[in-house]
Amino acid sequence: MREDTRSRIQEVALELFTEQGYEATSLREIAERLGVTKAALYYHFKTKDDIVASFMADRTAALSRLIEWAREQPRTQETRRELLRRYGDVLSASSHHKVMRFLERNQTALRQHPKSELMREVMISLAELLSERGDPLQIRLKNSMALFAMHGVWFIAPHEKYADQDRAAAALEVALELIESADAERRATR
Amino acid sequence: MREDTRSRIQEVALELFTEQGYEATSLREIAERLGVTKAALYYHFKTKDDIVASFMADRTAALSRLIEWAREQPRTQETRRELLRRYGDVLSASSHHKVMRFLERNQTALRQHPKSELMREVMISLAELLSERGDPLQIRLKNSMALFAMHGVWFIAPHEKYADQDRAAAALEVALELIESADAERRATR
DNA sequence: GTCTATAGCGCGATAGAC
DNA sequence: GTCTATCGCGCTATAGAC
Repeated sequence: MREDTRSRIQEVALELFTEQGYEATSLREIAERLGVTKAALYYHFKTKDDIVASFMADRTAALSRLIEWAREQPRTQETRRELLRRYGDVLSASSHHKVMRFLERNQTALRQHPKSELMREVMISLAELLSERGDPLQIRLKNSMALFAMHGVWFIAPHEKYADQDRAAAALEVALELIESADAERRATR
Repeated sequence: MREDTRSRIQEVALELFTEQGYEATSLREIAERLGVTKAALYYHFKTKDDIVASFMADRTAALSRLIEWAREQPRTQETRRELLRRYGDVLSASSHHKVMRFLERNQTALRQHPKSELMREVMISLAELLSERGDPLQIRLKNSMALFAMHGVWFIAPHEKYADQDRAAAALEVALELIESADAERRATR
């Protein structure tokens, strides 16, 4: 009745990669934790990078869909609010925030990784969708902090202390307040 | 008239560690970039970790002094404002923000590193000094985002686009606004 | 689908000459 | 203070038996 080996490899790998680092975690460690040998992992995944790619694929797909949606909307403040709400939904579903944490803590190690580069581009696109062309640094910073707060809320405080639902709610409120403040500043200096 | 080798090693190492990652950067690469051999590095630094420790030492010292100062002050909103201003001064001096960027991008690789652990503790102390005991998650998140914005402003947008001075100023304004909003929320729900 | 065994490599680090 | 040469290790990845 237990999960198949492939899912268990992904699960253990994501946890160890996040806690110890991607490069610092060897396939031997993952295999030992699962009670199998390294060679068994190679039956399920072609390379170490391939394990990473496997749990990044649907996350980048979900975000690409979100960006596509946003690009079809008018560039209004209400669209930006809705973008944050929808990003929050993506984060809560599928433990996306765990993948974000893994990425956040392994930025340089995954620098060359295609799926990781894609995720980076996608996050930059999201940040750009929150800002308008002429926005000065201060407004851009507020918008970037709004986006970061959405997953950053999972990086603060011990993991047991707050429920995922409470984190998501708090982050959304803080993020919405930040883009509201950014918009007020934008309208004041126009 | 050029700098001594030791400083040049630190400079190149910090740059490569930040751009490519700590584990992904070999001593051979650093040596090649400087036009020397690996063995020459070992004359100046005992180990690879030792290079990291060398450019972290005075940064943690500066922050420890800042924390010491804050602990002697009354826990008022004005103290929190001044704490952010002084943190901004630390960041601008000595290119501290470059070290923060290096740390931010190599969190897991340096997980076991004593100096890196110290820095982590110090940042947690700073975050705690911005909050009060009973503060709920949402207020804590605002305060954490305020602290993060202070160095996070160097992580957004291309490196040439904004002057260090402009970044520091924008970050301080955003950070102060965040802790003000946090304090207002605190007073409203008390 | 998992095993044993091992190839092949680049790494951090050291010894000792100059 | 920098060099050449090398050691020993653990890693990713593969070959081939079961």
